[in-house]
Amino acid sequence: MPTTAPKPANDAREALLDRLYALFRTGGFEAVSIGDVSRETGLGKSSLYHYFPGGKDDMALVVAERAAARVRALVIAPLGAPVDRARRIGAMIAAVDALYAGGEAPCLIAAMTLSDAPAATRACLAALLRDWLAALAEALVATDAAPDAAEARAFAAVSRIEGALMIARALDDRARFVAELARIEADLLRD
Amino acid sequence: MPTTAPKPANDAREALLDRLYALFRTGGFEAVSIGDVSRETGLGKSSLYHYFPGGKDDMALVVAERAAARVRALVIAPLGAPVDRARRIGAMIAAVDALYAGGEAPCLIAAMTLSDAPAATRACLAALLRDWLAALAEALVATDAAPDAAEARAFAAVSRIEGALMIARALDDRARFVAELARIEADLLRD
DNA sequence: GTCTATAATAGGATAGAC
DNA sequence: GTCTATCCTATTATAGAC
Repeated sequence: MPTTAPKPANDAREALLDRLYALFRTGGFEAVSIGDVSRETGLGKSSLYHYFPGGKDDMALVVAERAAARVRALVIAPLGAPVDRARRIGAMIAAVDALYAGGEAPCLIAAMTLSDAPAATRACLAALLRDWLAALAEALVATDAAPDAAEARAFAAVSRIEGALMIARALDDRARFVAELARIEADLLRD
Repeated sequence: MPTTAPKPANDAREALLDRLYALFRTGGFEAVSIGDVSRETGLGKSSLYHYFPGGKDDMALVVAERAAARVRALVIAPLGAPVDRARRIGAMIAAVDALYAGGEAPCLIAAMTLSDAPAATRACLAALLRDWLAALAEALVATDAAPDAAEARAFAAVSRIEGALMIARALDDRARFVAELARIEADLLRD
């Protein structure tokens, strides 16, 4: 049961977490070694165990929790704002574009789902995904979309985002991700 | 430059490749160890190097080539058949459903793209993905879809397939993949 | 809080017997 | 064609000095 870590949640730890996030999202769980983290951060292996007593499992969980908090704030929260649909969807799409760096950066959820990450990490990211789908469906309903189709439309939109990111990265063609984002936005505004 | 392997491409090798395919598609490249393969197949490590002189890189490439051939035969080829759109798209969707075992089995392309697979393997799978996108777009045009929108529709459909598979697996909910497949099929037939 | 040193195990790959 | 034995490196994790 990996718990979050020692008391002083200071700046050094925050910087460390940014590096860890970058490593895990590109490599997934298994591919990231403590040695990689040590090299990447300049910290000795033992120092890493000071920040993360639970070792690699602990690192993955903390990274997932941090990423989830960020996505909730930047991608999901705007969907509930008391504005029109164009603004809600526009904010989500812009946040997604930034989150994935225009198709450059992989999705942590996808990376962790594939490589066999610890159950706690996977559960954290699954909950995030569920919240995103629910928030998008609710936003559609709240802005006068057909309620019976909202859930399916939300699922299709998030699927397209995730799939387009994977395909753009497989083809090494970021432009196709950005273009698909624009079409997804247009489709979500239709009706 | 890992080349394909020794001359006698017999049954034992074929069975071995099936196991390898299962391992790589679920774990990606890095997560699969020679020891895993040895355990999974019952063969000693040295025996594996008899079949794959190039080691792990060789295994990944041969698996990718085999998977690509299968996808070309089952998913892509039917898109060029001289029948109506419903039949072409229906055949593709059915093949995709079978290929991913109704949302149970991960996508080799996604797995290999994430974990850093050797360049040759990635190139092989990228070419496959390009062919799939092109064949679907062509099928739409050949069955009287608007030519200027065909490429975008094809990209959206394949993105949805890949994204839905990832999401269904992340949520541990295969039914959502199957349901999304049906909606993708319906959308491709509209017009 | 960071380091060196070290344990114990698992990794990819090869040599050579049978 | 499969095996045992082996090599070397990398891995996760810990102990303990500073």
